[in-house]
Amino acid sequence: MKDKKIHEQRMKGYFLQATKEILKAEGLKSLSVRNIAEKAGYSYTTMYSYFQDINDLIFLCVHDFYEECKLYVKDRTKKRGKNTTHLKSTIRAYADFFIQYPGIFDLFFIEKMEDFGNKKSIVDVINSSLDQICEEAWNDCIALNLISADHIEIMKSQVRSTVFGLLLLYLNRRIPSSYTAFVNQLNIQLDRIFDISTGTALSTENATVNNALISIKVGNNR
Amino acid sequence: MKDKKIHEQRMKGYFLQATKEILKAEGLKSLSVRNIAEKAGYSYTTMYSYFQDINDLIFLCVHDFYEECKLYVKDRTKKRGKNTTHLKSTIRAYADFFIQYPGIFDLFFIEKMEDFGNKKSIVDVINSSLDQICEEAWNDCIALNLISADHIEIMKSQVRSTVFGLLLLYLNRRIPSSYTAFVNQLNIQLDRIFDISTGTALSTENATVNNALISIKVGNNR
DNA sequence: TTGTTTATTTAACAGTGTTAATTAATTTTA
DNA sequence: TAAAATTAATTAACACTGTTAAATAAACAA
Repeated sequence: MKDKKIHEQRMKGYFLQATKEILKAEGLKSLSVRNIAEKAGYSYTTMYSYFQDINDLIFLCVHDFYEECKLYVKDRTKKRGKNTTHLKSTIRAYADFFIQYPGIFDLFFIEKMEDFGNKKSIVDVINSSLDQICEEAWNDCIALNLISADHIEIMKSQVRSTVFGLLLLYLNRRIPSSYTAFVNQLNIQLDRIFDISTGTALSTENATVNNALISIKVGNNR
Repeated sequence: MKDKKIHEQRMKGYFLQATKEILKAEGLKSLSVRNIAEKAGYSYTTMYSYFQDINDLIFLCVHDFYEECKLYVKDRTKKRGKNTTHLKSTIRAYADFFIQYPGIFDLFFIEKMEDFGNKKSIVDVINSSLDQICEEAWNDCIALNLISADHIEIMKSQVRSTVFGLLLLYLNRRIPSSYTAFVNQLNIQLDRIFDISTGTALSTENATVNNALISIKVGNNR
């Protein structure tokens, strides 16, 4: 009687694992029921015995990917201090995760999520993922008065649109054309967001580098 | 001999018009060859006599949409002065166009464009559309020394990621949950971008409104 | 070993884009 | 004008997608 439950979980795991592998390697567009089933070692339609439909399966991946992202960011920002530099590193690590797995960015922010209306909680996880994963770093900066507490929400909103805007353009339109230039733009823009409240001037050095990269971008569209 | 050319152009026009109408009304996901052909008044496969494939057809729409966007922005920013307020209005109008036609935003920035590799020029039109459409407004501000000439490219880059980031979150994830809140966030963030160089402080009023809207956003995800 | 339930697969449907073969319309030629 | 040639448009078909219903295989109970 309990064997059934174990078997069911095991089967679900096979399909989930296969789906996750395809999503990470090739992305949503090359994902199909036949595709998943083949990798899982079963026939298509077997999936329908364990999941309602392919969307059900896909959205079970979201939670795992979220946890993976959280872990990824944690590993990349271990021995840092409690300052805006650490906050910026955390944000950069978050962005890097999606650079590493563009298919997950697609799933999280590109794919229309109208078809699975009742899965609101999962959508909320995605929507607040950046804020959630960076929450500790934000709070550290607030506690130490490193950033103006008045504009926290505005700054968070600014970080959100900056990160997702840059990711969208880089992953979907190859703007800028290189990863180095992408990181540079992200760094500069984060600096400008956080330096408003501290009053620190922008380094001319950074600005120059960025200008050079931007001029490259226009002509060199791979 | 020339009749043939006229006929061909006319036929192309029928299919193009039908495609544009569907894209504007329902978006990419409900676009199909059968769909287009029905609206155009012909059978499917007739399309293949005038276009290489459906992508060929779709990407002919891009140019028209770009011109339409340019016109839209022009109409919405007529009797304004040559200052940052006008530049901000221009940027807002650009964003509004995609709010009006989410299907065009999909086509321009969401849809993967790998399948039609040789259409690089069209992709370039999309990529530079924001800069192109706002070029005059930027130049006016530069000429009148209203914004620091040193950071123009950085500021443009900031505007780009802000606009596309906000549009992505609002159109694809309903963040924030209302159009009013969206415009508010855009306004605040544009203010922060342009007020760095001018040294103008942020209005506390705006900040308060934004905070209120953000707190609404979290709970009210329709 | 039977009978019954459960697990898995095959067959089929409606949809997609696309190509080849067939019919309809038009134009050229005698 | 009538027949022939060319062009335009449609139907039929293929390979793919997600999904459901029916048929088979496996596991378990008596």
